[in-house]
Amino acid sequence: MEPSSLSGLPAGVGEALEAEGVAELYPPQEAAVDAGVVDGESLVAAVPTASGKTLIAELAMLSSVERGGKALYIVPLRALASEKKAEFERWEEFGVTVGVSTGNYDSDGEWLASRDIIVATSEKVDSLIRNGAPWIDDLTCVVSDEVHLVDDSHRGPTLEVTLAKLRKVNPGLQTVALSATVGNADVIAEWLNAELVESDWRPIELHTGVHFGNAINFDDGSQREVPVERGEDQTARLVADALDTEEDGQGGSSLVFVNSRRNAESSARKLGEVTASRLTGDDRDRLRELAEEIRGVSDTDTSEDLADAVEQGSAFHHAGLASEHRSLIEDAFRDRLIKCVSATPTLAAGVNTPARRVIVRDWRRYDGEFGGMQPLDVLEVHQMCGRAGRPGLDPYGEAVLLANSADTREELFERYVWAEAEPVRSKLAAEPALRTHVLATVASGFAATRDGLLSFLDNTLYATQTDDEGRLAAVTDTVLDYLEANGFVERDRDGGSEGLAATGIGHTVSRLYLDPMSAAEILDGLRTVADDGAGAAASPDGADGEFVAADDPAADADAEDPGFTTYTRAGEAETDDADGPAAESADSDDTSPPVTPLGLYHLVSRTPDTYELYLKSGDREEYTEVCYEREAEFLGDVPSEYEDVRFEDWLAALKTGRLLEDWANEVDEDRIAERYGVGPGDIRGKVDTAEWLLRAAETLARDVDGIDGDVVVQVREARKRLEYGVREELLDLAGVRNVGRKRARRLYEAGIESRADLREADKAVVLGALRGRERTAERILENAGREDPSLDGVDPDSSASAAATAGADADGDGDGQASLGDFG
DNA sequence: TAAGAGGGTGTCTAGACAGCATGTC
DNA sequence: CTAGACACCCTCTTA
Repeated sequence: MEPSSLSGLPAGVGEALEAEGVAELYPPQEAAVDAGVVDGESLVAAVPTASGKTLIAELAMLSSVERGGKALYIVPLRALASEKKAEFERWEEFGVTVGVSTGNYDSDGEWLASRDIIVATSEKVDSLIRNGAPWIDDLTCVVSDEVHLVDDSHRGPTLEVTLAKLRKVNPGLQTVALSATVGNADVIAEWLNAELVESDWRPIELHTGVHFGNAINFDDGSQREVPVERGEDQTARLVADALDTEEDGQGGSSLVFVNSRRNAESSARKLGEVTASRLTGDDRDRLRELAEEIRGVSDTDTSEDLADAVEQGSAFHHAGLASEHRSLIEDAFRDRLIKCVSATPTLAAGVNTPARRVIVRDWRRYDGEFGGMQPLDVLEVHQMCGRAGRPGLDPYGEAVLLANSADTREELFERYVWAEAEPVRSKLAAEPALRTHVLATVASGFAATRDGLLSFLDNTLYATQTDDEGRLAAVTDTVLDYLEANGFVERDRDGGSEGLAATGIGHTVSRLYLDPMSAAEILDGLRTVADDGAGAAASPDGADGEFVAADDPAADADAEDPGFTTYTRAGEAETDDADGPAAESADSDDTSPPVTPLGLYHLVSRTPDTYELYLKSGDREEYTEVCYEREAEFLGDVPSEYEDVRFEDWLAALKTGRLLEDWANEVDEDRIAERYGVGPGDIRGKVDTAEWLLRAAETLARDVDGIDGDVVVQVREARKRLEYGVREELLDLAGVRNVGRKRARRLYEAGIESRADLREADKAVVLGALRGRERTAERILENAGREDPSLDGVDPDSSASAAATAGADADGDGDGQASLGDFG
């Protein structure tokens, strides 16, 4: 079937596809067309990765738009949203407009309503429904990418409920679900009332095999000799083999999947020896440039190690990397510059990064709940293997599992090579999932009674596949009790069917996209403040005294570290607001409660919306001590060290809280990484999450009675300190565009303490503090609103520069070079 | 004498969505 | 209860 023979698409699209090289539709695509995908029919396409699933979706969306409709493409990851957007934008020349909406990126809210195709994550779609986005009921086509993720216990229920809601709002909605090959695609199709297209067909052949001893045995019975010398590394040998086998004039790249971050890093280091000896001079130059770019992203050990590996043509990839790191690696791997990537499963589910050869080194992974190593799911291994074979570059792809014995080889064949992927199972009937979705469903008007709620839930995959009718109802009732007890819903038991309504605060929680349990925890913590405040009024100096005393141990701990500069706090409890807590406590009987940033950071860190940091050996003692030293700062009850099982979790949250406090105290990123055993990606993730939760906390505190107005101010300040990563006194400066935590500190040390100072200060001092960077300084002066930002003929004041240099860690980022030059 | 081999012990373990308002060094 | 890689420390061996 030729694309140009398809009817129902915008004029020129078929021809454009042929110009792209799609002369003939792939068999699964043709099957999708036969099933009516361009005629508005719903469809489940369960086909392997890279076999043209996206085109099926495009055919559905474009034909829907051509009929005057509007399409939504749901992705599981933010990174995929931008990838898909870029892909779909090639249809803009045919008059089809594209927009994206994710948590960190929105192509303009107003505009979104006018877009023909919208790309968004499932959580974002859920949030848009909760907030009543007006265009939701204009949708005529929804595509759900990687729909097998409904199996995920954390995020699957969101996708499931979101699809159910979209279909309820819009009964005629064409639903196209793209899935990996799973055991029960037919059940998904039944749920969505859709046609099923199932196929193992791939445009590029995939050979899956197991390596043991001197050869890879493939599933088609063929064998490839890859002898491994005694003492030689099996993985290294296979990577070398792929690189030495030229196709298209170049050796093949490899993707190695391992089971931990540490393994990914050490594997990349080792494989660097293999790749380094096979680089051209040009490769070497470009890799050196890339390594520099990587070092520029963050000055942590992780970043440095990554850059070192990349210089050798090898890289690692895991969630501890900053997102900039990740995309640099992904792009360079796709451009064939990096020859080998050692990755945790991040890469198996993420953006498209195909390789000639995929090596699944570890097939077991630690599982905390189980308390030991568990074999990976068949589906997961298949997804990894599916990354083998680069369209247009490789004649075939190879996926190789590693065995260290003949027995293991047989086991791997049985378990993965021959095995069919597990069936997908809905995880909706679990309390955490229902807690948030029951509230949202009631709050956004999808159900007004218990019966209505249950009948709505009947439209989910869970209902389609369960044989235990009562379970969902039972968990729903438990959840309703919880929501009622916390004042999020009201129940009217008088009528025939129990009436349900969200309270004001329930609506707010739903719209903020908070887990109700997070909201309850936050409210509880903030309310304690009000209580304590009343108590503290009896001893007026109590609050302030505790605050100062509590701050000392932290300063001491930092001072022990020779490399770290402790900045003294100029004033206590001074805020930019005229009626700050200091002023308030002076003329009021209500002493302001001891709300500290640590207290707030700890509060949001112990909500279920924050992912826990792991307590390492020794951490228990360390944080138990912190717990006693800073007891006065914690909001809400402190569980007993000896009696309460929650104490462990509480300490883990304290560790996270301390990390956040360090960040807000301008501790360097590399220092934090070292102190908490995390990567730059983890730090940014934690800061980001806490920022989001504090913003929600601020809204909650404002919306609810009985929370002191001062608390709102404190929450906002704690949040802003996280956002900029600075101490209180730098908040004003860091708010100026182009001024981050480091520049703000340098300016402050040079005597420029505020935005106003920036407008009035001696330009020589400003320039000196910014290490003689004229263009940067001019931009900053302009952004601060200075009348005449020009720095023509101004010489940097070297004393300002000296002060600034002393105040910052040596970071070797070229800025240091500039200031050294200024002295000569 | 020092480097290195070999063995026992202890430690640690994947991932990443949401709001809101605009831009680090 | 179920694992495995690695760092670390100690001891013994060997050039």
